[in-house]
Amino acid sequence: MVKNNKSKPSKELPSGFVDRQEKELLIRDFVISNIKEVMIKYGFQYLETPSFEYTDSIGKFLPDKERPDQGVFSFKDEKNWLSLRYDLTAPLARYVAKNYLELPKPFKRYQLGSVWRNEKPGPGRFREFLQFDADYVGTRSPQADAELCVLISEILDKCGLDKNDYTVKISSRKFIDKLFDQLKITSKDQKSTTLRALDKIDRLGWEESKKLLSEGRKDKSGDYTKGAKLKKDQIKTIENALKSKSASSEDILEIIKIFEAFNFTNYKFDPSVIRGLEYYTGPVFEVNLNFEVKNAKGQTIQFGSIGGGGRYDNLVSNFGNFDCPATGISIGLDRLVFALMQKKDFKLKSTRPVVICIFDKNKTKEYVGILNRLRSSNVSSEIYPGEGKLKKQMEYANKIGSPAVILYGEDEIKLGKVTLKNLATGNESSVKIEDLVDEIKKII
RNA sequence: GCAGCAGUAGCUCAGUUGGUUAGAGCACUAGUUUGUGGAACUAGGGGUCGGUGGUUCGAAUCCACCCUGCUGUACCA
Repeated sequence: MVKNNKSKPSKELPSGFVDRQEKELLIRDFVISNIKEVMIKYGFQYLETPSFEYTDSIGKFLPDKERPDQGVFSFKDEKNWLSLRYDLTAPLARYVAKNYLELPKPFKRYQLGSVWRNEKPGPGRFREFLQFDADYVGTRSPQADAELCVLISEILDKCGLDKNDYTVKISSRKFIDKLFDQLKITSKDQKSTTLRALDKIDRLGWEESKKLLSEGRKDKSGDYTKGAKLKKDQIKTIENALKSKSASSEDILEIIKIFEAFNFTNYKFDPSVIRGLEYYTGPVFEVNLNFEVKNAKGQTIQFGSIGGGGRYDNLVSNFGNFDCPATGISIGLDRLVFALMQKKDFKLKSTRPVVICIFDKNKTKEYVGILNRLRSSNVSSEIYPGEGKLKKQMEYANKIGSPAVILYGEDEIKLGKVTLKNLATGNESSVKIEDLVDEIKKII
């Protein structure tokens, strides 16, 4: 609801952007700490690149010359078009190209950062979101591809998911290419339409996807999507190849061998995993959750994957004459957190301060004395930061979830004691100032 | 982009054969308690009923267009 109020600015957010509150942020921090732990263990370097890049550095496909804002957020400074990054892979390729000679080969780095997409927001999908990327640059070894899947799995386990909650699906562009050769499908258009149709099998099922492989499909909203116009026997061959689930592609077989060495079993070969059409060149991965995710209204939503990636051997070479294979994986952290919040009841400590109530404005010295005593013992604490009666101060403490309040008024000052009130139980006790920290630590 | 549904108080929502000053719960403010929160009671504040135009004696309600949100679908580096 955007109210057109000329005198005041809108309090609404731009479409696709959200405020995130502490509960969500604490879970996010928890996820991030797990990620860092795993990344260090696996030997990755930490990298940060800027939010903005030159537009033509972060994607040869974008922006559309006539519509520089399509898909990405862009603006022109005095000379050049700049864009907010839409993923972390393109900046990585740029970084590697820029520092090619100095970097170790292979180069393993991980990165956490927001990315922005100027497109319609969907369920759990926003125009600004936090991404995690781990990439191996400069190696063709299937060990790299395999380890990415293993590491993602380890992160999810640490976050509290168990093996039934998610599956790492793998496939390979080579498997599909082989199929295209076999079927003598050469038209680029037909290939990409076919890939898109296969990508939808998970969501629509075989019958509906088949319509997209042949003439086309009308969805329940009445919208019609043109199909790939394949012949019946071609579709049959594809169906058989996909349903057989035998990984008849060299790269996949090697990866699976390495999975076995790692004792990693929570994967599935699934040729319907397609991912981005343009830049993947070999194995592709996708991490899917196996439980239902609901939105704020309690409706079950099409959640899709929480992450994925694959091998992109040509991306770095876009920037120069490098032969630089690479493979990577990413997780959409906000989406993962959104799902985790529903799956698990996190008891993450959100430490709220002990509140020291104010009785007399002229006793600041006494209050600060108590405050310092608490803070120097690392007890989260504050002097009531407002103005008002004790009742108001109590209401405040209650509302912020404070564990206790300290009453230090005329009576207490005379006695050299403070009154400590446990807000959970309502108990009050009179304690000596020297014992205050110990007593509070019993409560929090 | 296309389609379905929705938009009434800060939040969740009720309110159609069109009819006085538009309601509830929660939240908020004040009080019952001038040194005590979470419960209760009392009182109070808060709305151009998403916007604009139209039909009508009269519109939250009917019509048209627009905006925003949700869901699906398309596209997606």
